[in-house]
Amino acid sequence: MSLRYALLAVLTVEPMTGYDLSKLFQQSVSHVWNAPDSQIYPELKRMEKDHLVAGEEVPWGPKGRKRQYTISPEGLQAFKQWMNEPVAYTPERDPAHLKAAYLEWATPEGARVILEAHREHFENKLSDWKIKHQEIESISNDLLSKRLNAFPTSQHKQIIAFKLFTYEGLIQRAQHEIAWARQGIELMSSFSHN
Amino acid sequence: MSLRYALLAVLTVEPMTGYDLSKLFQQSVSHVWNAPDSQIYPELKRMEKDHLVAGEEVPWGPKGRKRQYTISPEGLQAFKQWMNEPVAYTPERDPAHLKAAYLEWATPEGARVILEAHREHFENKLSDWKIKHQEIESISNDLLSKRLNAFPTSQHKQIIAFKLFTYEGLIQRAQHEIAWARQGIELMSSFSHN
DNA sequence: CTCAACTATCTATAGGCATAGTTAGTTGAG
DNA sequence: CTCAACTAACTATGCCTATAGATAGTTGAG
Repeated sequence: MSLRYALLAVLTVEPMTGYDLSKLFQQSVSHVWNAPDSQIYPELKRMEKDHLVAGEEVPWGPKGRKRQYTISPEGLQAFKQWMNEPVAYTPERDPAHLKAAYLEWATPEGARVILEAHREHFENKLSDWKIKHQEIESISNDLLSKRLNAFPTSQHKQIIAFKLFTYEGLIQRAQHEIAWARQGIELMSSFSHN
Repeated sequence: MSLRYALLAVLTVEPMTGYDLSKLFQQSVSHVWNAPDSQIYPELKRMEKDHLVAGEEVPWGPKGRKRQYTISPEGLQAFKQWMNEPVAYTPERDPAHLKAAYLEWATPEGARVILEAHREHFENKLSDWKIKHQEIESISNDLLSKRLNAFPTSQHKQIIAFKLFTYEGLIQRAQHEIAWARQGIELMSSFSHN
């Protein structure tokens, strides 16, 4: 059910088409909540049915049409309400730690490859998240600029602070995962050296 | 697809019924991979169809029957193969960080409650994971003891080391999440003090 | 003996999500 | 003018997962 609210969050900035939202998700929102377009389009329809957004056909070129979605007062209220509810934590489902628990079944090479891949996976994430953090700090992100323009200057500091806080958490998590993988690689070395 | 391998991992120790596996998941495996019984029973059937496990009806009391599953050579091979494949990372889907990014939409009280709940959530996890770590260190876990008995003493150190490594990673992650929530709570305080 | 708690297995339903297409129009470089 | 790249929107399928409930037998305390 988070997809719905992730979409509403973005739509608080300005009206957008499913395509716009899909691109935005691929570029930025997917750092915290991934969704392919095949999930976004039908969800927008359902949200329209539930009166959280209003869809409107707008022309695009001579013959083309596109459907633009605007958040409704009801949608805004639903979003605010969700924002004041506690996070719905999902049950633990961590493929990396599951595999780690049984590494004695892998070959030493296999285990090393898995741990190296873990390090690399989170090094990529780390670099993505650092870029996003940088973008927020320098307000070079388009969507953030638009969001700030819609709010009084007095609130800008807070809005930025929460986004930075979010990405700092992700960055720290990536660093933790990298450190953990290194620990595992060292553990593997200790086995082969005796 | 990880559920299948999580089940195989446990079945490498000894044959078990769906009920046994379900209880084990609730108690321990769910710390890394949660699954309710309604998922375990049908998955075991599918695994039997795929010849990864062999099911056998065994009597239980005068009239009762239960179905015990034994891992097959094919199942063991499939498990070993999976253990040598890289982890299949799932797309980012993090409800807590999603919400954190938009905390300006929550009331100050709401935000504080959310962050406190995050801290509490991971403090509970931390305590669970520390208990498990302790259990592994002292080999007071029944399943682990059985697993060790099935392996030559020379390998015991490694088997234990990987399990400890796994839970150390989880413990560090919980500590990171708690620290992050504290950071957020402080951030909230900084806003209300000016 | 009886009842509560537990063992054991399974079904149903709906929603979430991954993956892989399909169709049609637009735009700009060359 | 043409073609590739992009914009736009959607469908199909199947698996995975959450939640809830159904059914039947066993065991042990009192």
